[in-house]
Order: sequence, then C-alpha cells, then structure tokens
Amino acid sequence: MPSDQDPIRELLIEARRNQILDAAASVFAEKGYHRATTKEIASVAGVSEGTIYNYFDNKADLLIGMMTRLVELRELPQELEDALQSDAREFLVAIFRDRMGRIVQSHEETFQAILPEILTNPELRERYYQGFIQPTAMMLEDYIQTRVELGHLRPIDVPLAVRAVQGMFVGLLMFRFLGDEPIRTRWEELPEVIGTILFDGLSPRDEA
Amino acid sequence: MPSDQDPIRELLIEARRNQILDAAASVFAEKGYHRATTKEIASVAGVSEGTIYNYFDNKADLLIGMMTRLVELRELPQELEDALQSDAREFLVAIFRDRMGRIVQSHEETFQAILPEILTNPELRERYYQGFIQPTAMMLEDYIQTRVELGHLRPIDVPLAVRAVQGMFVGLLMFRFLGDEPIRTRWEELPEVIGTILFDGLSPRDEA
Amino acid sequence: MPSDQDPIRELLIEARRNQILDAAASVFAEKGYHRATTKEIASVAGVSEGTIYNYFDNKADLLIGMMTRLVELRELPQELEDALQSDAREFLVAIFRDRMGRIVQSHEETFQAILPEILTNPELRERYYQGFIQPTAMMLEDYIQTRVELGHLRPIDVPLAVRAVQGMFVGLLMFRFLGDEPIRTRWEELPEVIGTILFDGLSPRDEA
Amino acid sequence: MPSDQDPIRELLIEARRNQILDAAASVFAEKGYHRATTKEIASVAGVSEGTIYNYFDNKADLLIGMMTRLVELRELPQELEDALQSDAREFLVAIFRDRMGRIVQSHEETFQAILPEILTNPELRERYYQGFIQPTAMMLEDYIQTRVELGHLRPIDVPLAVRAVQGMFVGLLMFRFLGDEPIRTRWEELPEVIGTILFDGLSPRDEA
DNA sequence: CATGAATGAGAGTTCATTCAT
DNA sequence: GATGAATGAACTCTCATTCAT
Repeated sequence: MPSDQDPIRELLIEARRNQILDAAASVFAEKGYHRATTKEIASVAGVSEGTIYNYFDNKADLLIGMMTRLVELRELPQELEDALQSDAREFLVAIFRDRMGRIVQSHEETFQAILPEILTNPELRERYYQGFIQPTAMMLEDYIQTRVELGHLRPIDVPLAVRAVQGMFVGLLMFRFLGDEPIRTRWEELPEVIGTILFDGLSPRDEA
Repeated sequence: MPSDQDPIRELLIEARRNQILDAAASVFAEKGYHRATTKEIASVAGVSEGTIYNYFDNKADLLIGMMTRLVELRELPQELEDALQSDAREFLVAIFRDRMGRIVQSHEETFQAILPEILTNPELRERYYQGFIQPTAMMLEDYIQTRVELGHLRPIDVPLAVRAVQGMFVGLLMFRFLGDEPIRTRWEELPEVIGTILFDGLSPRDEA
Repeated sequence: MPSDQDPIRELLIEARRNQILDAAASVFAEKGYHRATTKEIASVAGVSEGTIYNYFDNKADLLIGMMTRLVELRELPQELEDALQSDAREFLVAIFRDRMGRIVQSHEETFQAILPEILTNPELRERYYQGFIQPTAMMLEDYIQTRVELGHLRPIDVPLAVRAVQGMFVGLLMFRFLGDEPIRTRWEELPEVIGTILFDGLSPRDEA
Repeated sequence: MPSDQDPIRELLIEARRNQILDAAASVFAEKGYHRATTKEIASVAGVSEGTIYNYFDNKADLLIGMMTRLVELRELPQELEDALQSDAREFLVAIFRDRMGRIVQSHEETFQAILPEILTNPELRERYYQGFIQPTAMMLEDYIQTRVELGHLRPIDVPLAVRAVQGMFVGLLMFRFLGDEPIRTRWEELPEVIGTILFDGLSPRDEA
C-alpha cells in the first residue's frame, strides 16, 4: 500500500479507518461478530452505514482490519527489547506482564472480538496463526533454544514447551474474558505465580 | 425430569436428541454457530428441519443441549478416580491425558462448537462457567491444597496456580483447534513435557 | 349424508365429531381461528391430532362443521314458535331474548369463533349468509310484511327495516364480545329498552 | 412525537408509511390479516419486504398503525359539528350518513381489515375500544342525556340506548361487508329508514 | 380407528450491502 | 466523501397434514 496520494488525505483516511475499527472492536467484543450489526457499528463510530463501506470491503474486512492493526502494532515494545537481554525468568514474566499486560489491556476488546471468530473462520485463523502465533512461537523457540544451549534452562522439547507456555498465557486470557473472579481481581499477582510454576516447578525443592 | 412415560419411547426420544446434537456439533464445529443453518444440521442428522424443533426449542437450545450432555457425562472416569489416589504429578498428567485425551477427543467437535459461542453468549458463558470451569477449579484447588499441606507440593498461591494449569490445558486445546502442527502431530508427547515443566520447572536442577 | 351404516357406529361418530367441534369452538373463540393450532384442539378434545383428520378433512372443515351444526340446530324453539302468534312487539323482544339469549348463550363460543372468519373467508361467508342471515331475514320480512298489512306496524321499507333490526342484534352481540361493560352487566335489561326504541321510538309521545 | 428532524424527511416518511398502510389495508381486507403475507403487501405497496420493516416493527404493527391513523383522523367533520346544534333526529341521521358514509366509505377497507382482528386480538380490541367505541359512546350519551332532559327525547336508559343505536350502525356495516344485496344497493336510503324506526318507532301512530 | 413423530412448504423477520442524492 | 433508505437473499421457526405403527 504505497502512499501515492496527498499525505494529508492519507492521514484522514487512516484516522477514519481507526475510528471505525475502534467502534467495531467495541461492538464485536460486546455482542460477538455475528450479533453485531453494521448499523450499530456505524452509530458507535458516529458515521453512516454507507461510510463504513468506503473504508472496508465488507463486514468481515473489519475483522481483518482489526487483526492487521494488531499485528502491525506488534513490534516489540522497548521493555520487551530490554528483557531479551535479561535472565530467562525475568524475560517470560516480562512478556506476560508486558504483552498480556500492556498490549492486551489496551486492546482487550479487539482480542475478545477476534478470538471467537478465529476459532471459526478459516481465513482469519490462518491470518492470526501466521501473523501472531507463529512469529511469537518462533521467537520464543529461538530464545529458549539458546538458553537451553547455554545451560540456563533445563533441556526440554522446545517446540512443545513453547506451546505449553503460550497456551498458558492464552488460557489465562480466556479466563479473564470468562469473568473468572480470582483472575480478574488478582491479575497483577499472576506473573509472579507463573514465574514460580514455570521455572521452579510445583515440586518442593529437593534440598528443602 | 423423571421418566414418567413409556420407557421405550423415552429411549427413542433420547436417541433422536443425540442424533440431532451430534449433527449440530459437527456443523457448528465446522462453520461456527452462526454460519451453521438449521437446514444443514437437519440434513446431516438425516431428519427434516421441523423434526429438530420437535426436540429442541430453538437453535440456541442445541448449544445448551450439547453442553448439558457434556456436563452430565462429566463424572470422573475410572482412570481419573484412581489418579486421585496417586502422586500429584501422575495425577495432573493423568488429568491431561484422560480428560483432554479421552473426553475431549470423543467430543472435540462439541468443544470446538461451543467454545467460540461461550466467549460471546453470556447465558452460555454462565452455564459453562458454573457447570465446568468452577467445579473443576474447585476440585483441583482442594486436591492441590491438600498436597501442599502434605508437603508434596511447593507452597504456592493455590487459586492462581490452578487457573494457570487449567489455562495451559485450555490454551493447548485451542492450539489444537487452530491446527498448530507440532501440537496436532505430537499431542501424545505433551503430557510428559507438561509434567516436566509444571513439576520440575524450566530452571536447571540446582545441583546440576 | 344417509346413514347406511351400523346406527350405533353413527352415534359414536357423531359424538366424536361433537367432542372435537366443541374443543375447536373453545380454542377458536379464545385465540381466533389462525392462532389456534390443531395440536391444542386435539389436546382440549382429549384426542390425538391424527384423530381430528379422521373426522374432518382439514382445519377449515372444522369451521364449516361448527356452522353446519349451528344451522341444523336452528329450528325455531318452542317459545319462538309461540311468539309468532303474538303481538309484534312481544315477538321481537322474544326473538332477542330467545335467539340471542338462549341459542347464542349456549353457543357463544361458536359465534365468537366463527364471526371473525366469516368476515374474511368467502366460502364461510357465503355459507353463513345462505344458512343464517338470509333465512332469518326472509322470515322476518314475511312476518313484518304481514303485520304492516294488518296495520299492526307502521308502513315502512320492510327489507331495510329488517336489516336494521337484525343489524342491531348482531351489533349488540359484538359489543358483548368486545367486553363492553354496560352491555355485559345489563344484558338482561336490553330487551325492554330495545322494545321501547324500536316500537315507540325515541321521540316523546305526541300527546305528552 | 414532535418532528425534531428535517421536516422534508418527515413528510417522506409519513408518505411512505401511508403508502404501506394503504397496501396493507387493501390486502388485509381482501384476505384477512393472517392469510395476508408481507410479501404481497410489499408488492401491492410497490416496495420490498425489507422496506416495510424500516417503517413498522412487525406485521401486527401494521394493524396498530392503521387504527392509529383512523383515530387521528376522527376529529368531527364539519357536517357533524353543525349537526350537533340541530334537532336530535337530524343529528343521528347525519351521524350515520356522515360517519358511516364518508369516513367509512373512504376507509372501508381499513375497517374490514381491522374488524375481524379486533374480535380476536386482545391488544387490538383494547385499543379499538378505548380509541373508538368508548369516546363515541360517551359523546352520544352526553348528547342524548341532554336531549332527554330538554324533553326532546323520550326518557330512556341512556347507556343501553346508545349501545343499541351504535350496535345498529355497526351491524349494518357488517351486512355491507357480508355483501347483503339490499344493503349494498340501497345504502343511501338507509338513513331515512333508520330515522323513522329510531324516532317514530315501528308502532303505528296512536292517532291513526 | 387412534396415535403422534415426521414432514416441509411457507411465513415473518433480519441485516449486509448498494447507490441515488 | 458522506448519507441512509431501499433492497432481497437467506435465515429461523411454525404448524397443518400424513402415515407407519
């Protein structure tokens, strides 16, 4: 998408797109993709139904747009960048705190809007998998592989371990969406507990 | 709902209901609840559309029916029963292998059909949470609390730890649904890896 | 319909037909023809849906059957018979009291069930008109014509006058169905008032 | 419902509503409410089925709309206004000629469409009774009560007499709907006959 | 004759999408 | 570009009717 137009217009278009995507995320998150109507999205966005179609091909394209925006904004935040240098445990905890904390927090609606559709819509699923799961998994695999080789981590089946960790993260996110009490109220305490489980294990220390 | 009718009729009714629920699970899993049509469900079930409505109040009732069937069938299988007596690590591994393995395997479609709707439909969410998540969480909390007190497990925040473990299970299930290669092809190896991570931790042994 | 069968069977058939028609009249009166379901009629009649179709061709045939039963039972009751000999005023009052009172009272449901459909269904309308309105109108026309010729009644356009009187009767019946308070609670007083209006007129007596 | 929008739009909306209500009245009158389909109404109105639902909540709302339109248009026409000042006999005759004649004539379809449903649908019945029968009855009661007190009319039970007269009017309307020959062809002569019956009575004059 | 499960045509309704203004 | 009325395909659901038992 080369910007071959008036850059000011580009900005306006981008702003309008975001305005609509925000509204869509909000309505999708509340009602689910199918129960959400373009009428309501338009109303929340403060535009007319027709305008939506000036910026998106169709309703499904809103989901694609939301996911694309999410992926584009996925460049590692600085904190994560720093964490890459750090100790493995701090790294994972930081990922959870940061990725789950910051990104997810400010885009919780988007995630809640997209997730059910991902499980259902093959095109979206592919996009999500390629744009999100895969890259994250590979990055984590690399990282962990290195740490294993350095002896910082126990030798273990790296791909499966990475999935287990990612799965835990996603699963906890789902608990949030489901409204589980302990998870919602004590979300801030989670990183610590997770760190202990994942790194020290549930077994009592041998020497203890 | 006591069976106050001809018991043979009762059986036929139950069989027909299951026949329809199986078809619904299959179609829901493939297309998602909303994209699935009663016409297709009827066709897959080998009955007419009208017949569906002789057994269920409406389309949503099919979801409820699927979930109810799942909950009813949730009494602990024998293997799990045995595992309750055993070592904590074997217990968790057995849970994963058994619950995730057996039940989920033979009802994978049902789960895939229900899960996206759970994230979207408040009534269903409540039902699922009360009928599934909560009881499982409580059982696990009890179990783990006991083991902690016995010194078999590291002292830890029990409710959060249980959610983390459950979350990992659910998250891995989602990876399956998403078609992740390593997870699908090496599902059988997962319990072992999970056991190592959860109990021994990722950190290399202290004495090593 | 000649009875060419076992007369006992005939009786049973007739009884079953009436049982079903009674149920239909009751349900039609309450819900209206279209909102009434054969399922409910069957349930009220205490038979199965299929049985209805052993006695009637289809749902509409129930209406026909109700009307036929009504027409057959329309032979003048004795009181009316007597009234035919009497003074014109007493005759009309008796008609109202008797026909409207007795017949309609014991078949109010049937009337309420049939009336709306008559206004809507051409076949039924024709049947009702031919079987009820017309004969009654002709009888009344004869009667009044005679009385006019005898000087017992004011010379007047007989057909229109008869319709006006019949119309008043039917209109008052509708008020009953509509639940009008004065009409429902003071139905018994109506004949007297009607007699005064129709025969003495609303104008004060000349000599008064 | 104040018009807080573009007044031109308001007009268009009102016009479209009327266009649809006219079509609905026509189809309802011919087939009855239940046998009428939204498809046919749309076709008669020259719009698509969807458009109906942009202006009315559902099919039943069309009936409500028709009745509302009728009630709103019920302010006394000038002729009736004048008649209020005149002699009682002329007044009643004028009511019949005017109300029944003009309003009913130009809205005969609407009446025929609504009447059967009124007898069947409680909500509609209530609305009709409150919006039509009651007010008319009260107005007539007042009027007749006054005339009785002035000695212009015979002392009589006013509420019942008013119902009898209203009933006669409605009943004659039903005869029209039923297609009764004398009534349809000689409708114009009715007011005179009614006047004679109601005011002079059927009895021959005393002095004759 | 009685039953009532099965049927499927047909109804009302929704809503993404279009396009004249 | 923005609008929102109009569209009509497609959906869920109802229920009179049939027919094997």
